[in-house]
Amino acid sequence: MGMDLVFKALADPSRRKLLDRLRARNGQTLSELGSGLDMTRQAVAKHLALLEAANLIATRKRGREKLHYLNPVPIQGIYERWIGKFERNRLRALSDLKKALEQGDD
Amino acid sequence: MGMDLVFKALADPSRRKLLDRLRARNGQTLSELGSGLDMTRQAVAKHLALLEAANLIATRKRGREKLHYLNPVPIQGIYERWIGKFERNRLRALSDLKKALEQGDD
DNA sequence: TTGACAAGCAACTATATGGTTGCCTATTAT
DNA sequence: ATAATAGGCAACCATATAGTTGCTTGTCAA
Repeated sequence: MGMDLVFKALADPSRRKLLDRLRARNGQTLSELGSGLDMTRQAVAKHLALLEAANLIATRKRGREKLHYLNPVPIQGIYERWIGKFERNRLRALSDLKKALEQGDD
Repeated sequence: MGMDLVFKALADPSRRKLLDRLRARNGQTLSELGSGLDMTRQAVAKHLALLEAANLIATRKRGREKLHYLNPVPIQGIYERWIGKFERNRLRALSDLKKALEQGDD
């Protein structure tokens, strides 16, 4: 049930982009996160609310600003759900190789 | 773009359950996967089609049956996107601890 | 060879979801 | 004080999506 919120939250590309931005720089405000994103501030606020409900981000108020922080724990949960302890080394090796060859897609 | 399909596919609880079933026993047919799932066979077929499009499962035809196999590679991709190399040990330790204390939810 | 079983295809419906506009509240700075 | 800035709330719209029913195709066994 908590996990359902996590997956729903990750299903949207705009929300994933917001997470990426937070990963690049933690503790940004709503306006900062939304700047340049071809979407109204209200839309961004909704996305951040979902991410917060899913526990993928934590927030803290500072004056009139609201700061947002990435929480990686739920992602870890996804990983462990379908990837067995003994597959992990093999998959990591594969992934490292792929990254070395290509050079980042998505 | 390929990753978008993966996240969309994982967003639905029925599809996650199908993945869980495949993780429990690999190589099941459509009917086997759907049995007991309070949903028509056609609905299951649609879900499996999405999972296959997302490359989360691979399929093989055997006579009139279609066998389904779990592919964990895209899950690995999610993990590595938001969890830095140096956070991994810490998060795994946390997760192991949590599992030891609680005993599996969701 | 004909019936039963496994799966595929297509149209339709209801609801969930992403995004918008418009307005209100709270904090900071002049 | 008051204007500007940062954010919150609510109603509304369009589309995406999960699920259904109904029918067709392909394969196996008696």
